[in-house]
Amino acid sequence: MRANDIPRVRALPIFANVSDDTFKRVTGTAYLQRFPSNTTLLMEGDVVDFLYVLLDGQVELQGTWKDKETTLAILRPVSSFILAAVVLDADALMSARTIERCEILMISGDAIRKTMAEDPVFGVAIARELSGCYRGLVRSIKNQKLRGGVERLANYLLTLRAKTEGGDTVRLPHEKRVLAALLGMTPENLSRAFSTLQGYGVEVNGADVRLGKVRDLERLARPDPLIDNHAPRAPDILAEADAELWSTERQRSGGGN
Amino acid sequence: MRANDIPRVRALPIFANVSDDTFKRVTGTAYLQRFPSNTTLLMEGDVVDFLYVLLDGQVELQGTWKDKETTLAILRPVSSFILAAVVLDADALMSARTIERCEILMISGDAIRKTMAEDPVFGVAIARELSGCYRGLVRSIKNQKLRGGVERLANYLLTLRAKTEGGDTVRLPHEKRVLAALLGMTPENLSRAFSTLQGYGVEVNGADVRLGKVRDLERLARPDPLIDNHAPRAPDILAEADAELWSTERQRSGGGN
DNA sequence: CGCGCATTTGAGGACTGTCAACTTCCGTGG
DNA sequence: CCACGGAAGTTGACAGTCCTCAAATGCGCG
Repeated sequence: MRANDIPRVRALPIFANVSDDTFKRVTGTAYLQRFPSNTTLLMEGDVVDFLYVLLDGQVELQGTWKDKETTLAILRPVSSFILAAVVLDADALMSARTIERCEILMISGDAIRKTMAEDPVFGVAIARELSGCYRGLVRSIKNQKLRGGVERLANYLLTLRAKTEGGDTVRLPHEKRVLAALLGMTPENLSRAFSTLQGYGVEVNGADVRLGKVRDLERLARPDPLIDNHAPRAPDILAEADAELWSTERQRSGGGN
Repeated sequence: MRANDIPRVRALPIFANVSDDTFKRVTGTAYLQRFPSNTTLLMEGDVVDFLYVLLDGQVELQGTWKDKETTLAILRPVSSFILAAVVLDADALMSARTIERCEILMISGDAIRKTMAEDPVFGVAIARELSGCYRGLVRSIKNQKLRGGVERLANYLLTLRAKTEGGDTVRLPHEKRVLAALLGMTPENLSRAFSTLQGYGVEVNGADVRLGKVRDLERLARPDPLIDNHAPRAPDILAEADAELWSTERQRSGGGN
């Protein structure tokens, strides 16, 4: 591992509070590897020997069944992945593939399992990381099962806005077809969903999206701290004033203003 | 906790390999509580003070958003739930409600967090349990996003058959409307899905379901060890027809660039 | 016996996926 | 600098799936 990557890796949640000694023991045999775009790092069902830590680039986690394919997550630096399989020394449930040139640190699974059993601080850090991942998936399932396509897109845009802290303009971090897969729809439907959101002040220009009328967008999207991970704990003012506003809006379905 | 419940709790994965001392320390302040049917144990967003261990009855975990509701899991004895929230000392992302009379052991969250930090064996057990839960959710998302309603039902029936090891007849462990929610559809559609499966040898009599023609059902359902948790590692004979379909699929992912 | 609840069935509508054609964007090579 | 080819994105027509509403049927318990 390169010297100037160490601080970034050290700052990962899985190393929170751990001693330098433990950190060295775990990462001692790790090595950094570069991958070109569109490379499969790991196939569903493969045995997992390493914990992967994405230092640069983007990685897509996907699952397949019977010639269908779905994206479970898209990772950006710095994050680790397939921790659960490493902890259980089990095979991977999802494939991982690069969607950009990537720099990835590969940490021995054995080292992780061994060290967990010896250093409780590290064990706790792992457990906390796994808990966070678990809760991320719970949010993801709720998002998928409870919201429609347009609502998922609207919330995605609002989440993006919250994360980038830029004014009312966001830049999509992925190709639209990748974004569509992430949101659980086809590229065609993503396109139509963007059209629908025009009525809520959303203007698309390539990868740049301007959110005029954030207020209207929020009324449609209804971000929820128990799904979206940003957003106010108090449901805002817009909670009940518009139970009926909603129904009228829906009926006009295009005209809105 | 009653004396004759101890072995069952002791056998939980979260206590695998832990010393008697640690076990007593964690469960020392726990207490057993009985709940009537249809009782909300925990509401989305609530602070979580206890790890719950279901000893008898059934509990449904559900998420809500904007007057919609979805079932994430249905638990049967013996299993623990909301471990992730306990580990992070965070609020619950899903509600928990009894759908039968239940006996539940409530274990102090503080005791768990504290003991994890002191006994690495316990920490590892917790991490392994969390990993298992995480992977269960991954399977669940894949099941939800990749399969249609009829396919989900077919696989559910086959999984049930594998678990109960009874001949070709299974008994549904829940009301049909609960089952529908679990499978991510409306009761009406579950009913129709059962009708569709008549063509695959499925006969329904109240809660009893006979699976004639398991073979046909499997060809429709295509159970997959990376989703369904039972099922052969070798894709069986019925994959034979499309062995090449598989390989071409694989190549497409890996072969790009 | 009758009520209440779960389940089933039917009709209609909303949403999403598929297929095909078209436009736009961008990197390559002349 | 421009022309070209390919990929990404968009649009329209159409079909399939799923949901909603409404009504009918079946079942258990008072």
